Amino acid sequence: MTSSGFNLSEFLPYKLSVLSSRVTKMLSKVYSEEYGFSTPEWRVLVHVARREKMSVREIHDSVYLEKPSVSRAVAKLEQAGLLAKSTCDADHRLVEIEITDAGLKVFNAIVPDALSFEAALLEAFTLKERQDLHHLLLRLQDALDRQAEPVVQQSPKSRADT
Amino acid sequence: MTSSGFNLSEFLPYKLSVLSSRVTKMLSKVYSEEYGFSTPEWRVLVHVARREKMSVREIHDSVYLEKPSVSRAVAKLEQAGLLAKSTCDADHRLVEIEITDAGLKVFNAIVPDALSFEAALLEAFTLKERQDLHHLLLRLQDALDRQAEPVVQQSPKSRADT
DNA sequence: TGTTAATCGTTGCAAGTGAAACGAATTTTC
DNA sequence: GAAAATTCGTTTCACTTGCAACGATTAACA
Repeated sequence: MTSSGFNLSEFLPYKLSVLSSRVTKMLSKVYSEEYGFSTPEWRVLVHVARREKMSVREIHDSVYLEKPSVSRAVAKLEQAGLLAKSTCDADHRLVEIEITDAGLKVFNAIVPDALSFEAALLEAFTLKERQDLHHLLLRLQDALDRQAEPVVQQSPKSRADT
Repeated sequence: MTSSGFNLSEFLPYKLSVLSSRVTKMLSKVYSEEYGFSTPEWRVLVHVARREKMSVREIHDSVYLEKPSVSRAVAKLEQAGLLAKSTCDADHRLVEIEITDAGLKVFNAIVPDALSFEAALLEAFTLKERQDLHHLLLRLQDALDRQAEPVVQQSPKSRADT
């Protein structure tokens, strides 16, 4: 007996992890080789680029990065002159983060490359296949959400969050 | 002008990364909470479990881990008595790694949990959807392979490897 | 209003990771 | 057969990451 028939290379979490690592690594060339950005910096920059002012907390919630990662990424991007920080008047705990003109310029220069990388990945996919992929990934996210909180049958006055 | 219409949350590399991170994190509970394994240790254990003897190099090639990670994982698993190391007679550079009875016991105890985690993820998927998912992920891998080496038109006596 | 609790962003710290370097062993080449 | 080049596994080192703690500020509550 040499163990059961478990094959790692056919195990969905493994396949996802390897694929994701490879994609992330290749994409990172787009923003690291030329601009020296790390992945957190990339995410923060492109996220801040589309909204007005936002806090560290909001970025943290939106971009799947730990608070310390966001904080450090923001600090580095500010130091590079691509982001501007200021304390919120209404609440002095909050930091208002905003993209600068220089940041927007970099953003506009990088995004096309990122998009064409994505396009190259999906080059051979039909429209339906792209929709299927999108849909299946969403379904997996849903399964994770359900898995995360096995909800032990809540009482009538249940809560929407938690 | 507040930047172009780039939406990170619809960007495939980002979606893949977030999904993969979440899946990996949840799966890791299966092997870390009870056995204290890290992801490299989990991968090495389940990979070594199915074959006879193998080298660090072979694991490195098979399991998408850096050589140092494999080396450390093997060392830790050996220290825990789950793997056995010995130098190869035919080539003293190589290390022969083999699972022990204790390792096999742990393996057999963990695998069902890992499989039922995967099953829970795919619970709501029809057979066709599972096949589609598998197929689409493979297609992405292919796209990455093609992207990795844009192959600058090789000479007639081309090489199979590189 | 004054005290406690909660929230925000940052920093410290321990653990993990990847790239290069290293000694040991083998293969290649002349 | 000796020298150079390659391969193997480990170690070192710089860097990143996640978690917990912290000071500062605001909210809750009595």
